[in-house]
Amino acid sequence: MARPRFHRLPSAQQNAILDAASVEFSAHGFADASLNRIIESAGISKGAMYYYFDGKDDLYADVLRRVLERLLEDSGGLPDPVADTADGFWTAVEDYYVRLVRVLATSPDASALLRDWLTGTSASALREGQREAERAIRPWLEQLVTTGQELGAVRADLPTDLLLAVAMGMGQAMDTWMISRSPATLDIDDAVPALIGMMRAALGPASSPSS
Amino acid sequence: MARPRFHRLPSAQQNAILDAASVEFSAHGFADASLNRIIESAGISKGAMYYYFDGKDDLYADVLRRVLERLLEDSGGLPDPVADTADGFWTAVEDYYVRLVRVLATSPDASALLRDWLTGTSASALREGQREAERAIRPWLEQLVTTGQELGAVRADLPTDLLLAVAMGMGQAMDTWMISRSPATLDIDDAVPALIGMMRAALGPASSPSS
Amino acid sequence: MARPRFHRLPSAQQNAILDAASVEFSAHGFADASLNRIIESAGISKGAMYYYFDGKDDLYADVLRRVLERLLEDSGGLPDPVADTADGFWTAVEDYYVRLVRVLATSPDASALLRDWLTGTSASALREGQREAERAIRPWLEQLVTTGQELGAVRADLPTDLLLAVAMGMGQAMDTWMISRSPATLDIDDAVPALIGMMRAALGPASSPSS
Amino acid sequence: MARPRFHRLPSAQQNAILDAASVEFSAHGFADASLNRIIESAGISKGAMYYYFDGKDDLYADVLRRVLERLLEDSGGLPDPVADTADGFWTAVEDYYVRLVRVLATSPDASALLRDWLTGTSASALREGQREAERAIRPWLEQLVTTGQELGAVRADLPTDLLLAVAMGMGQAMDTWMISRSPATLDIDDAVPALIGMMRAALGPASSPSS
DNA sequence: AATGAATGAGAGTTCATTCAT
DNA sequence: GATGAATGAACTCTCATTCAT
Repeated sequence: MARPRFHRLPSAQQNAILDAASVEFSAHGFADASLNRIIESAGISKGAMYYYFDGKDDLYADVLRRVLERLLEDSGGLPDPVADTADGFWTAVEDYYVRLVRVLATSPDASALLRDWLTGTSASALREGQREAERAIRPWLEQLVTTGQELGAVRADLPTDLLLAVAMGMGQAMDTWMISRSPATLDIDDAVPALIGMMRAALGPASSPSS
Repeated sequence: MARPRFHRLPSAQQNAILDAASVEFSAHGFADASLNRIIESAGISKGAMYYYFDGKDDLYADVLRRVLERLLEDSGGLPDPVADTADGFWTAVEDYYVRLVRVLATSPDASALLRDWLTGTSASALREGQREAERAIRPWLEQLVTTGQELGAVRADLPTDLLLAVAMGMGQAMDTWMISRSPATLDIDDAVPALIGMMRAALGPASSPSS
Repeated sequence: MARPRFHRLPSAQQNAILDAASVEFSAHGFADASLNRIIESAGISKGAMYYYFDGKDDLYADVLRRVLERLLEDSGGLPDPVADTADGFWTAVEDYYVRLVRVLATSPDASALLRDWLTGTSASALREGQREAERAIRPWLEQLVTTGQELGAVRADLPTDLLLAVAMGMGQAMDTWMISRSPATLDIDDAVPALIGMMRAALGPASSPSS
Repeated sequence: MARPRFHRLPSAQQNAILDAASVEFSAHGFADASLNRIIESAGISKGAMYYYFDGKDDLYADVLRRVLERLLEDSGGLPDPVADTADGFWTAVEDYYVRLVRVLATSPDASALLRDWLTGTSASALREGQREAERAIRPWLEQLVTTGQELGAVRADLPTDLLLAVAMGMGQAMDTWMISRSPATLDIDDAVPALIGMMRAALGPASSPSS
């Protein structure tokens, strides 16, 4: 993580650096991002970068952390308690998801960064930063699934992490799909309920198969 | 795509080259793969590589194409016609998917390559190769979805490519999940039906929501 | 040499700095030692280091000086007068040497530092610090040789500094040899007399050649 | 060791590269030598250097090997058999040594390189190159000592490698001493017999101590 | 008296690509 | 048709030193 000195910088400069890094990482992914380009566009010296951060990994971890924090903050979070019925649960999730997607829609960089992180090219070096960020968001998601199971809104006959993986896969697929349609053929307000509907059908307790 | 001269090589040598490339790309991903290592382990000269292929991208595209072709071939394909009822459709898909997963399970390289392709680190250079490969498999998948829709097995109220994306997202999530459980807590024969069940619930025609 | 301000520091802090430097220099040699690591482990600021010392060379010189001083002190020095016969001279030298080796054996840092100094990688910058330290110990050694010559214990037909160089070369060779034998095949009490015997044979007045 | 391609270069260019490296390594020692300076003064590209050698270590090893080879060659070697009496042994050694010193005297670079090697700053990376070179010369030396012992010219009551170390220490001390006297106060023809005399006294079978 | 932020040159190394042969 | 020598820009990272405060 960024050295303490970094956080003592005027926040304008902190942002200049993290923004530059964010643009670079989201445009090229971790492996192909160039520190040289980052320092150039941030307007700092090479030495300064290493004075503030421990290296490329460290910078990446910080950029990622900021994106996740902003995302959780901007999307406003889920009500607490989430809901007290299965229907309420899915409504709350839909509500939240629509907000999240809206936020992501306004920030292509964040979307790209997030995708890079979620899919993880897994260059060994990268992992540390990933773990760091993963630690922040994983528990939140698991808690959500567990709550859903307790309310009978989520099937309990499959491992939690499989359900999570599937949900994230679906979410990511949809994110990608939405982002790639620049002229949206389906706008957020229609698409999100459709996706959440699919998630609910997939993750909800197995009903009698629709024949 | 590989220059015509390449295909005039004895196929043993073609394979030597593509195998070496396959190992390298699957081990390091596109961006971090090293052409130097590839030519070294393929036992060909630097010049030869550029004589046969247009560059890294081009080689990658060919490797990918071969993997996909083999995959489709080894997994035996779907019956034609796929089915004549909605239930039959899903049964056929499940059947096929189980075969596909089995094939992938025996070929970690192909799995890694496929994942690298599906998730696409999106280094600009890469895209071309991707499109190339995508052109090969996309129509096949679209045809499948369309057939499903005609049989009433797949919902028709959402764009085909969104359904496709979601299905692939789910599939990939599950693949990843299965691969990462080294001592499988759920074996293929149990997991695949569960996943297909979820897919069917998600992609099938919207029933009345299970309340 | 350290600026006067340095010596006005509480000696605990002086030692903290010199100890840290000592560890670093002995572990990596002059050239590869890192000032950054030194100030970090000494717990002082970058500025402070340059406030107290003129630079890396200057610090090295001081570290070296302290090591030499301690060494001379801890080993107790030679009797004064050293001896009044040739035999007595060599006995005194042997005595002293045995004590010196013992001290060095308990301080690997000092040994390493000393070796680095004696062998001198000779990076131009280093030389100054070396000269500095050399000035401290050289006269002492020269005096010893001269005394030996006066007593007829040391041959007088060769330049003093050649004799000195040879003696130091022999001594260093033996030090190195002893250090590198972790399970000593020859312990100090046996080895030192053997070495001093060789020195005496080499440096003593040329007898009729042993045939 | 240098890649085979290197040896396929015109030997003028091989020499240009090794000479440049030799100058740099002898002037700065291994650790402080700069590859950049070497390629600049050799007039080759950075890529070429890495095309011919595996890295800094590899280049160093080759430079060292060449120096040692030349040294052994130029100094003409020892007669075989060395001698058949103790006196003959020392005469042969003296003879050889005088030749060796003469060669070294005309090549300050080789001397510096040799000293750097013999004293070994021991940067872990360096070791490989060192071992390589050491393997070449060590056996030769050991053989010499053993022969000396068999002839009764060298004492047999101390470990071979200690005797070797001491002899090398003495030799190095003298080399250094001779090199540092630019206007020689003692010329080679006088100095070498004196040194060999000292070596003989030190390493020869312990006579009754000259009292 | 003392700080620590900031520098920028330089380090060794890898790379995909070109081109004369 | 095929080679492999050669390139040089780009990479991440470390360093001793300076200087405004």
